[in-house]
Amino acid sequence: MSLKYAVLAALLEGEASGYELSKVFDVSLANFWPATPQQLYRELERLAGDGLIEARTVPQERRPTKRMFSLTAAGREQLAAFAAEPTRRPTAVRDEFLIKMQAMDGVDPRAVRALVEERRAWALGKLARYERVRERLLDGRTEEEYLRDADRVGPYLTLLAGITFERDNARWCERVLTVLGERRAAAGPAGPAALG
Amino acid sequence: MSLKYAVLAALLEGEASGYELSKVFDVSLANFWPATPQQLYRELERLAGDGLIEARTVPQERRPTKRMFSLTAAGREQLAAFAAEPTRRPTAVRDEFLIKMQAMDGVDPRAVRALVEERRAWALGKLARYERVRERLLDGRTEEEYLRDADRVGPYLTLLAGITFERDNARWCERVLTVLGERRAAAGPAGPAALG
DNA sequence: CACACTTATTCAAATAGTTCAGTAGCCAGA
DNA sequence: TCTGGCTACTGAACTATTTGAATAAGTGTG
Repeated sequence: MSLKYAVLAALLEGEASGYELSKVFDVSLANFWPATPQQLYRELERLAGDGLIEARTVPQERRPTKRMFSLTAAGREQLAAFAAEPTRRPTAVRDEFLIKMQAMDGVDPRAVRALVEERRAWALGKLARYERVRERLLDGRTEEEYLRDADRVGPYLTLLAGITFERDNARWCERVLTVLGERRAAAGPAGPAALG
Repeated sequence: MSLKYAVLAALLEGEASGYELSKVFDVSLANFWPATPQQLYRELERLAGDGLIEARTVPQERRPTKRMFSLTAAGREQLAAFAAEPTRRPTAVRDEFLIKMQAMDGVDPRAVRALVEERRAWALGKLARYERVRERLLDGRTEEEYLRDADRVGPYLTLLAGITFERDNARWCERVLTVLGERRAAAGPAGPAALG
């Protein structure tokens, strides 16, 4: 149900095609509402049918024809109404990696280290992408200036949430690597006894 | 697919009934893999059918009969194998509230404040619950002692991730309230002009 | 010029997750 | 005694999400 509003919110940034939206949902919006291209195309169809967005066919040279979608007045209204309502569903995090971490005791510590290092690298990569988006939004201004003067602060604030999230992910990984190292040291140079 | 392993990981803590698991998935495990009671009962049935867990019927006085589930050797093995494999799916966060925040500009600031305050209270409540679980796990030891000496550190480390997450949520809310306050002040005592 | 990759979208099928309701006995408060 | 809530579970229907593939043209690399 919320994908609908996620799409409308994404279109606040301006007209976009399904393909462009799928890119947006892969970077910034993926932070709090991931969606595959298939989901987006279906949702765009539905929203257009309900008159919340309107489609414009744009033939291109050397590229397939695309359809650009933009918010209608009705779409803006429904989005604003949704955004003012109390939140129904609490945050849901689904993280396969943390299931593995929950079960880490009983797994070869080298395998665990590898997983944690991979996760750390991934978090740092995502953080770097977020930081680039941030620089683009700030466009030379300081954060303070931006938050005081900008027309829209929503996208910047949600981006900050994503930045904090990934930074913490990376830090958590570093903490785990330290803990694993200390436990190995404590267990003696022969390594831990328990692997089953 | 991962619900399977989340249930197996939850059973590492020892035998539990479907009902008890549904409580666990509502507090600590909800941190990274939420599941409704219905999902759990279905999954437990499947896992028992596959021989990864075994069921024991426990008749009770004054209470309905319950079925207690525990890991089999096969279940432990499959879980350990899963936990050693590279992570397939990145973290997926689904947060209706952040969609509302993305669209906050164009909504009555008083409504936004209310949402943010509600969210903050919710995060602090969850944080308090996590902290109680933490105290129980530590059982008088310091974190350093625990992480060095305990048999299993996985559940504690995932709990730490949850604590950081909720703490940051609360802090983010406070930041947003400050920003909103300063923007209102900057817009003048009459309040912001743009509401549509 | 073959190969892989990107833009741009659609279809079909499978899997996962949510919602609503129902059964059934017990306990506590008004 | 009625109401609501807790323990404990089950069933059916629904909605949402994921996966794989197909179409179709263009672009860059060796």
